[in-house]
Amino acid sequence: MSKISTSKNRTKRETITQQAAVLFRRKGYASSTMRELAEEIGVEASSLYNHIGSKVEMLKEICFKVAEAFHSHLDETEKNLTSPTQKIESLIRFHIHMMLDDFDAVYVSNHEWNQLKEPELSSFLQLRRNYEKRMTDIVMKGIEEKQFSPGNASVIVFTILSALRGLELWQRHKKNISKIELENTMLQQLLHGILKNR
Amino acid sequence: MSKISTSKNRTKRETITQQAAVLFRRKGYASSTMRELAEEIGVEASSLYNHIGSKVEMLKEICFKVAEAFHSHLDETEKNLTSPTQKIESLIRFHIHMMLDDFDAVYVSNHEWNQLKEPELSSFLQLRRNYEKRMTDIVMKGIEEKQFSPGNASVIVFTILSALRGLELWQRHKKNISKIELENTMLQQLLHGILKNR
DNA sequence: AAAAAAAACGAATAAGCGTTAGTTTTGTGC
DNA sequence: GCACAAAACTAACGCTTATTCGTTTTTTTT
Repeated sequence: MSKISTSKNRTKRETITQQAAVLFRRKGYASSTMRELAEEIGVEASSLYNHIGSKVEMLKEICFKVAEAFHSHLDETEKNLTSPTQKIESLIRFHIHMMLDDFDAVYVSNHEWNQLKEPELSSFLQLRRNYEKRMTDIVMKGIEEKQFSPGNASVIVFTILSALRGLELWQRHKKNISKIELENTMLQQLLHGILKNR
Repeated sequence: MSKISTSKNRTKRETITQQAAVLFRRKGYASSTMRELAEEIGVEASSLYNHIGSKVEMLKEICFKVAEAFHSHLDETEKNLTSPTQKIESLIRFHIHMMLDDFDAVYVSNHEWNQLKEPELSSFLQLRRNYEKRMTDIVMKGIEEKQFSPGNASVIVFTILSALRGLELWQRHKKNISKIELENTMLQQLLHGILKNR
């Protein structure tokens, strides 16, 4: 096998899709062309179709792979932890790590899912609603158990999730601050905003 | 004057641009076509060019109008208020109001600015950096004056700004909660995350 | 080294894009 | 009702797009 380099025992398909994520993040899905993607990989556009199905199929794979990562971590969290505070902290930390380690894919999943076609569009949204619902239930439990300050649980969840998205903006400033400091400052800010006793 | 309805003593150009914001938000700038926009307005695509310069010029107007709104409010805030806590609260409230009252334009400004061409792209980014810098200075002052918990001021600002963006996700749930409750919950969550004494 | 399979290529297709040009319709002021 | 300007239309341009097709090159298997 030649032109398409497959580092880290990835398939060529995976290599291409991951490069697509980089491109989609930088230029947006609709503004990215197959010719651009091909050029970055070092091949002609038509050659890509020996490995991938279509442009939108790559987007689909990116979005669902990310969604499934979050879901399976949530499964683990609910299985292994009991305290709402611990659960929320675990979720926050996972979001931060995903954002730092798999930035392009997470970004694309967050911003370009709406370019999916049906029926993928609907099932993706279903996944999202599910995740938010389960997270909201955790917060509600935390409020009941007096671990969190009272407030509308949905608003709290959205505020947390949105703040975590802020890590997108963060990539620019990478150099000026360490991962550790970032993670701690953010966790402190978010948790101490909802924790009753500090 | 006929087909293009100009409610609220807007010019036709403004009416078109505002409809463009709605479309750009729903489908993304690159995926929105002039023919679609024309159809929503009830006119042929070519007719739009009697009123607007080009597609990207509408995007430019949307983005800069929003940016200038935030900047002039920041000017007012710095002129009229002294306490960092008051200033930050004022900024947060303004963001919430803008997001609720001029949702489409703010959303487009947040998500599609990167589709601008030079030199607008650079000057838009300059505006953004300026705003963030001034806001960061306020937070730093607040930390110095022991009004805020210590922490990296930049991270705090990004966390706040990102959380405020969360109001985008909120539009879906509009019905289930009042503006007031939303604003208060969010402000409490954000402020009490950085305020030292509650 | 021959045969089979995988990968890459160049060229072409059909559809859609923003935008322009020329013309016709509509509205306004005398 | 006539002249002028504003606004809308139809038709087309030139360009870009994702994708397909048939062929050639490269790699793997026998």
